[in-house]
Amino acid sequence: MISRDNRKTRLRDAISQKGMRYTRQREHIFNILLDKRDHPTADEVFLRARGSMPRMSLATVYNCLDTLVACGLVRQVHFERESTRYCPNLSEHAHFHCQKSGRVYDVELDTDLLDDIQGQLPDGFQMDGMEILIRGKVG
Amino acid sequence: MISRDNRKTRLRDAISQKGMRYTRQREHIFNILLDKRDHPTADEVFLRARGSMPRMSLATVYNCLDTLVACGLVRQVHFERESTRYCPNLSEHAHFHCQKSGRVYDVELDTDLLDDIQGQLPDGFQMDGMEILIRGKVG
DNA sequence: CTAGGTGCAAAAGGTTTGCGGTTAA
DNA sequence: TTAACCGCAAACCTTTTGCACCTAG
Repeated sequence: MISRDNRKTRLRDAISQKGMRYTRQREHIFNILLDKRDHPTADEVFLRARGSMPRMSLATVYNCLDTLVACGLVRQVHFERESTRYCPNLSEHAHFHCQKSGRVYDVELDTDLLDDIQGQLPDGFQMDGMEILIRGKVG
Repeated sequence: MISRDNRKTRLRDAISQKGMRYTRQREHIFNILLDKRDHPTADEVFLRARGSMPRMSLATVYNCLDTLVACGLVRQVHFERESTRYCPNLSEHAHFHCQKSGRVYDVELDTDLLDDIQGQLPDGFQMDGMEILIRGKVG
């Protein structure tokens, strides 16, 4: 677990690099994502956020999440017919969605494998990012 | 291009195997997906469908698409913050989303590579399906 | 004949927008 | 000080639902 101070520095750096402002709300939401890495939806983040910041609005949650994504601190993950989930794990990994429990697991993959995928793209296809979603069951 | 008759047989077999009914609407939507493999959204399918079946409703489009997915004839594809797209190409492949043109390309990948991913899952993780989404630019 | 499917309209669910008030820099 | 940001409510867009009618088997 990274210390609060390290998080703060990381957030402050990333945000100021984009010419944006450091706000309590953005810090709060960043901490929520780091405290419990369970890929919450915006609405779940909203519920948790209101625990200690009762006046925060859902629109602010969306805005802050967008900011964190724009700053490269958080990724969006999408599963079929479900709302967007957010993930603060920036290392290259796949997401495994258990269809029994609904839980989402990070799965580390060989970096070779990820390079392979990039290598198999046709000429002229420039890759900026990738998302590997696996559906299945755990247990 | 597969003939209309072959399509019809394929659809009829897949649907009856699930104990469901063959309807004009389902056939029409299946043909729309096969005629132009551009990963349309439900709304785009709706607009095309109304060209020759003006009374078809959007709810029916969603229902038919769900049926085709349930019968394993079509896959759902999701991109970040966009509506669901549908793809009738069932061979294992990745989807490349060009952020300049908005177009979606099918990219064939080595089957070894896909097996590798399955092999790298932790013990107890049973994979039912996978979706590889690549964001980038073409050209 | 009749369960399953369709069409329509209304509702739900997730996300975005507009705007007056607030705050970080 | 002031542009960026927040909170609130309303709007928006995609998808689902309820129900009366229709139709494939």
